[in-house]
Amino acid sequence: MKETEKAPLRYDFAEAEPRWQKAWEERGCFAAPDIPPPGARKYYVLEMFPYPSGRIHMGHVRNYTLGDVVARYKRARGHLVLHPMGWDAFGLPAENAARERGVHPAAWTYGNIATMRAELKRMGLSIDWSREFATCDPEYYGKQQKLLLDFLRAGLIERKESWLNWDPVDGTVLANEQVIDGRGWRSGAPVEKRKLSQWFLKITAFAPELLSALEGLTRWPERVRLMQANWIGRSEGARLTFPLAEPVDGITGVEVFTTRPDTLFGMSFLAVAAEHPLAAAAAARDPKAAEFVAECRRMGTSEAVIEAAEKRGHDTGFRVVHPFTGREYPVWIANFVLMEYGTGAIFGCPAHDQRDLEFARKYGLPVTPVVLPPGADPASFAIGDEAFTGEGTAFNSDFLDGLDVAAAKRAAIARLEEIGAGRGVVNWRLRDWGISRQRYWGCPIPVIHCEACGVVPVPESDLPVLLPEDVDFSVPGNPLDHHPTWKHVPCPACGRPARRETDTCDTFVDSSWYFARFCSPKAEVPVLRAAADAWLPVDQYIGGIEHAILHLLYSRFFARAMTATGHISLSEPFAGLFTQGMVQHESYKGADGRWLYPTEVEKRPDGTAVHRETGEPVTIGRVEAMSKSKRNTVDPDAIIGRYGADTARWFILSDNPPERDMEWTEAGVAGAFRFTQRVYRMVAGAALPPPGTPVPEGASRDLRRITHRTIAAVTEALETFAFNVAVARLHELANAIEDARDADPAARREAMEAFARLISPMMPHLAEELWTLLRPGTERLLAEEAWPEADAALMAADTVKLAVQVSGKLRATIEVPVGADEAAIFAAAEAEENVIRALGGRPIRKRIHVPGRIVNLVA
RNA sequence: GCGGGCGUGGCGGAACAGGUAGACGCAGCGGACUUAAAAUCCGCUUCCGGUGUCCCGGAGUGCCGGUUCGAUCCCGGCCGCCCGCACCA
Repeated sequence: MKETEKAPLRYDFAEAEPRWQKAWEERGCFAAPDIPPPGARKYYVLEMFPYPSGRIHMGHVRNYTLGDVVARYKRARGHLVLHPMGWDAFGLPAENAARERGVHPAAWTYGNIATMRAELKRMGLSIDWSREFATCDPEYYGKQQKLLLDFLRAGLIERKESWLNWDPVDGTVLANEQVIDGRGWRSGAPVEKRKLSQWFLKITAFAPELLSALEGLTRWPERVRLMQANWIGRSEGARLTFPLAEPVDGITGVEVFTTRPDTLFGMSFLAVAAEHPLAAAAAARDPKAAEFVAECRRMGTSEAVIEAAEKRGHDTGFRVVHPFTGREYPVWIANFVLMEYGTGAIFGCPAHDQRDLEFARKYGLPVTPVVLPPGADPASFAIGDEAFTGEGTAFNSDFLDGLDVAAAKRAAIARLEEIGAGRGVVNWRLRDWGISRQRYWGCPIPVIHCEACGVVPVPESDLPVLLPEDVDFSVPGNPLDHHPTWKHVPCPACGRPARRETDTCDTFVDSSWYFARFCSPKAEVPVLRAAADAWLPVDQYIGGIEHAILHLLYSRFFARAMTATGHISLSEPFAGLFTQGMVQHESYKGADGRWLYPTEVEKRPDGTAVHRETGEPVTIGRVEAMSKSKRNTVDPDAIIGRYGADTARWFILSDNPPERDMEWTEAGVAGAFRFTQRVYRMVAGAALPPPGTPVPEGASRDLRRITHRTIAAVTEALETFAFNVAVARLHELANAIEDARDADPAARREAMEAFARLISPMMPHLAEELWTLLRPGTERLLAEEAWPEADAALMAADTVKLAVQVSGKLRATIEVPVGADEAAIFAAAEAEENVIRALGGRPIRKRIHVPGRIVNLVA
């Protein structure tokens, strides 16, 4: 290009983005006080804080972009916005790094945080960084220990012996929910069952409330509420005891939970879990029983999936007595009975439970129907391959005969209670939350074990219980446990030598109350009450669907437990929840079958791909969630370096609705980048009158209409998380401004100023840059400006286009003045050549007019 | 198995409250500019058909049917996909 020609106007994002980030910081644009001033309209936006794994990934970029759009938008709407960031910094990877590379977990973690903080800052997020903390900061976990002591005092923590999932690779206990398909959720190793003494948070104490309060969470996705309801799993039924015909090892009876007490007369066996005491008793006597129990334990749940259909059991030879009939039934050990659910024992009624039926058929146990389907003949009704689980009438059931299922349940429970054999109960699937981890890099549980005094809480004046820094990772097991001195302390009660608890907390504990700590992150107490009362609940929480159950349920529990212990007054921590989809990418395989990074692959115009260096053909695989193993990842930092943060943000928002999975494509980013350059040229190249120049009355109505309609549409879209729609509307506005080169300059200024304001939540740096072009020398940053208001009068049109249908089929469109009377509209419609042709001389039987939309002439 | 969701061009998707289906973008095609390319700009782009300059007709939102003047939207029945829970007694 020759020098004399107009130089291309180029937006230098690499220069501009850091400059604006600095300007926001210097002006303190995003700082929020612990205690909002009176009359402030608060809005608390929170994204799930990251685990400091080393580098940020595209999932983070998406998550924090979504939150930042909300935060910036709400701020422009006049809210006082709290938008903090922190680090979910305890956890196993730090210890793995210590073992593998000899770097201390703290050094590894804080090093990663420094890297990731810098990466996040490059995104231009409107975060109040003065509130930042990491859960591994002693200032944070010390406050958490205070909470745990209060919970202990309030009876919300207890120590229990129980069967637990043991991860042999991680050498730690897992919560049931951390076991996925019988494998540890982190290690992937098959989980074993062990009996250990552990600390539990009594989440079950809040089960009824955690369930019922879901109804009020109207700004949560329905499916998350449903998943939580299923997880809590309320079911009504009866607990009853079957006396053993002969006591075994002092056990005189077996307690059973059932939701179908109405089918008690259809019993044909009793079955217990492999971990049940009666199974142990059987195993002690009978090697074959022992073998079966061992097999069940080995099997865990993972093998169960493989052998899903296979119901297996072992007859113990023990017999129980039916409380109603006095008849005796065999006691089996069965692989499908769970020790963790109900009482670990069931009575089997094969006629009306599919699993029991399969079991009975396999072992030749009797099948007696006791519920008669409507219209069936009691004399001939029999069970085939399918158990009957529907509504019906009790029969073969003595005093229950003739009752429907619900009435029979009530009657059976009443009789059980009358004879003292059982009672009606509500059973919950939810179990208490085991928080003990035999790990170093976690929050120490602040108690001391004394031989004389038992469990003694650490005095609050001794908090925080700090992790020792000199730890040895060369031996397996818990470094805290084999630290030479750390655990040896005098008992706070009696002063004699005692032992510190060496278990640390599940990291889900850390993330269960960080939302509250953010309100007053420097406070000497866990939460400054006034700050929490003012800021909580979180108005909009944003994160991945993978936390739909655990993290959110635990946080809901913490809100209640902290309320019960006086720290806050809150039931629900998150008033609004948005769950984003994953970021996906095509995967690539080289000629040798190895996965290739997108940066190693060159796409050809014909849709094929080759290796960038070797030129060898590349197989294009499925589009799937970015993962290191498939190497289908894109490094956010590289993208930001190449295109800028605004481009990355804009593409992420434009691709599709944020709740769905999105596909990251090189072409998509490039398109977003072109748009940033285009709008910069548009504004920079425009000849505009001075700011504040009024638009002459009646001038450039079309452009002004689009401007104001876009303001309304983008506002609506941002309110409803329809960010992709907001992007589309802004494309349209940009197109309209470019097309309207000859429009009134003041109207063009109005349009461009609206444009800059409307893109500011999504592309904040570019928006600031446009703003200085539009308002040279302005004192105020766009980040400090208010959201534009749509003028309804300017949105309105003089004429309206109507679709004209003949018998429901589109035949023409007519343009009529707004408010034209119906007769004139019908006349215009019927005068259309195409309409006349379509009518073909037939008389019009019916005329329909929907103002502003359609005319339908029915022939 | 139970529960929930989804299905619209080559692709991502849009469509107020039952009212012109396919906005906007990506990709593609054609053209302008250029020695050439990149960049940029202009145009076309659901499918089929008709002597497609302006145009007209038909089909069309997974499939079949229904309600309605009119259905992507409501109802019934299928098919497919996705997610959650899964021996839950």
